Amino acid sequence: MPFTDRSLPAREAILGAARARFAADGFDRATVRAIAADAGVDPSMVMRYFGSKRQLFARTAEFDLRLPDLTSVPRDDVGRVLATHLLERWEADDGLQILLRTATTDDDAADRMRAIFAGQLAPQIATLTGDGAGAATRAGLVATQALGVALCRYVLRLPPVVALTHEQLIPWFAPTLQRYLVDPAPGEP
Amino acid sequence: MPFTDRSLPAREAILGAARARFAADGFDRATVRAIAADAGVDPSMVMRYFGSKRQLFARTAEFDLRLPDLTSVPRDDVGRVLATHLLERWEADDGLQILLRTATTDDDAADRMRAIFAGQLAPQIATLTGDGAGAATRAGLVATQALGVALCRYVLRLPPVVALTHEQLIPWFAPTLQRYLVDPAPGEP
DNA sequence: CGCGTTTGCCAACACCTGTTGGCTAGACTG
DNA sequence: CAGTCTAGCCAACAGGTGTTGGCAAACGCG
Repeated sequence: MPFTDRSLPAREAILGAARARFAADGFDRATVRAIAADAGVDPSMVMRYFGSKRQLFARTAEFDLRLPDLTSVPRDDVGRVLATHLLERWEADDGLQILLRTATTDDDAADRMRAIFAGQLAPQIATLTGDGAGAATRAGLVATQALGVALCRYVLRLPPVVALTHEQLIPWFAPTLQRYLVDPAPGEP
Repeated sequence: MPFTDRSLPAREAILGAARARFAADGFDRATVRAIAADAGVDPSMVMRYFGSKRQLFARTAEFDLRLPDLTSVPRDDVGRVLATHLLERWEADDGLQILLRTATTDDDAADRMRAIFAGQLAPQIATLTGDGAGAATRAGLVATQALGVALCRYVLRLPPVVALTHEQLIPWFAPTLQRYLVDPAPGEP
């Protein structure tokens, strides 16, 4: 039952093909047969090594923001640092695209999305602002702008958003995050 | 071939059920059989009246932002006016949700999304700023924030974003749009 | 070497999908 | 009232889906 090293190339080929297919097509349109074909493997191998299509998806849809410690950067720079980090992180890892392409129609994927912002981002903001209650709201606002950029740039591929370089995009992108992260809430001193 | 008034109730029931199903489940998971069942109609009627599932989808996925004339409001208020308008527009019409749920995996739907921002929003911004070249970029930036809010609030349903009332959300949301719409580009006078 | 395990392939299953054609009953037109 | 067209239903098709079991070959351990 526990698999040997001999099948490791096959298992990794499947995982790689699955990541690519899920990122490009989403859960529903990425078929087990297509993934297996890309990996040069029989479809039944996918089931043997990963149990089911859903379990395979769960393995490819693990995404970690790997946030830097925002408390150790100057308070005026947190927006720029976060914006820069997110852009690099998204382009180095398919995970966000996999999740985003599927979360609009699949509740499991949407749950993972919610968990990322509630579990990885909100706590950071809480220690950053010392405001436990407002942290969740600020994390949500950051999500609207951050996911909006990811959606338009990597998924929908809106031409004017794709055309921007990092150097052009960040001066627009960062101040918004800065405001959501640490600016006083509207209507407060 | 041209249908009579007698079948009009059935055709409208199909359209209504299709809108609801496409908005809730996206194109792929909304089946013709489920739509027909919701409409109290045989699946074959869907084909007779709308030709195919894709053509039915095309009919339900027509979305118009119905933008107000931004040139006639004080320049300092365009962000707030647009933010307010978009929230109301999205909640009164399924079209945006239908499109958003499907555009992440379907290129036809993504094309419609691109057309909306390039065709409805960008021209308005061009006349507003007098900057034809930068208008597309500004429209794209507005799209990142606007679609990000729609995605998090209506599709992903991130709890902290859903919890906000219009009165709470707009003071956060509007200044971002304001900046993207009319503020000078970063690095310019 | 010989035996048990693992790998991989093939074929098939059961199900669900969009879509089609033919039939009956009813409504409208002349 | 006779004839024509439309509305609606039923059954079926053809194709694609995830998933399963069995069987031959290759491997590795004793």
